[in-house]
Amino acid sequence: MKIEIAAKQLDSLGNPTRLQIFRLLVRAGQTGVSVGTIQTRMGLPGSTLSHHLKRLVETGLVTQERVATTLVCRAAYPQMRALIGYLADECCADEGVTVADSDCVGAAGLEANESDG
Amino acid sequence: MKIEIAAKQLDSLGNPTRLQIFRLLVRAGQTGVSVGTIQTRMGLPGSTLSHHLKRLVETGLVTQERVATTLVCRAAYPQMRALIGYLADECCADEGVTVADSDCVGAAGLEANESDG
DNA sequence: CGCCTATTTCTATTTTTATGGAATAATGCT
DNA sequence: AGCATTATTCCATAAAAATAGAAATAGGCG
Repeated sequence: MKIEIAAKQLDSLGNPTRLQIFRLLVRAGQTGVSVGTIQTRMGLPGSTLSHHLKRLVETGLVTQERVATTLVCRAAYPQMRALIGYLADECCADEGVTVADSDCVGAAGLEANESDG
Repeated sequence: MKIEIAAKQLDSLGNPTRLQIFRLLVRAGQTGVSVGTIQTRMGLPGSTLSHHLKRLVETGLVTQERVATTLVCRAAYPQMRALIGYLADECCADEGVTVADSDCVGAAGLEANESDG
């Protein structure tokens, strides 16, 4: 994972509203949540929500699928895991203490290991 | 972890320069890196670097220790692990699971009875 | 104390972000 | 076609972030 990509994804999650949206989607699972439902749940104006969703979609952390007139949003788990893996890799790289058992994070034993410049 | 805190920490990492600084510190391990060294390595003006470091310190992801005239910066591993743990928890909450048991789904109504604000 | 090095704060400028009302699409129903 | 519903884009504005030169501060040394 390139550091630029990671930074953009972190940035897209680094806003309370967007992080809340993302959490909502994660909790909803594969079913997903429509834009309108997110709007109701979060009490946001449509335009504001649309901007935030656009950002999350652009960074690849959320996907959208049209179902009739509604747009169903879903958390992009693989991308999210890659991001977490990248962070975990950064985090556990050199700490100096025992890191071998990789208890740094439960679900982070992924292969997000790559040169990023 | 409160979602506001997580968002602030993610935001502080969600900038290419700061993410690079953080990675540098992680790779340096317990030894840490002085502000001046970071400045040389990254080729940033002092004032710019200082602002970025301030942000990382404020969100708790970096610590600083005075050693004579120099300030040694270190990645705050426990905080970082907490953040990664939070993300992993969000991410892996419902993914592959059958959502049948989950009442937190989808186009229907959700209750807002969560514990993190 | 005066000086040197290291780092921050002051100040200013430019860019980006967040927000939301109003207008505009996209889709389906009758 | 006409209309309702859903969501986006247009536009404008306020707030925050990124950047950096210059001045100021912190700490140690002769």
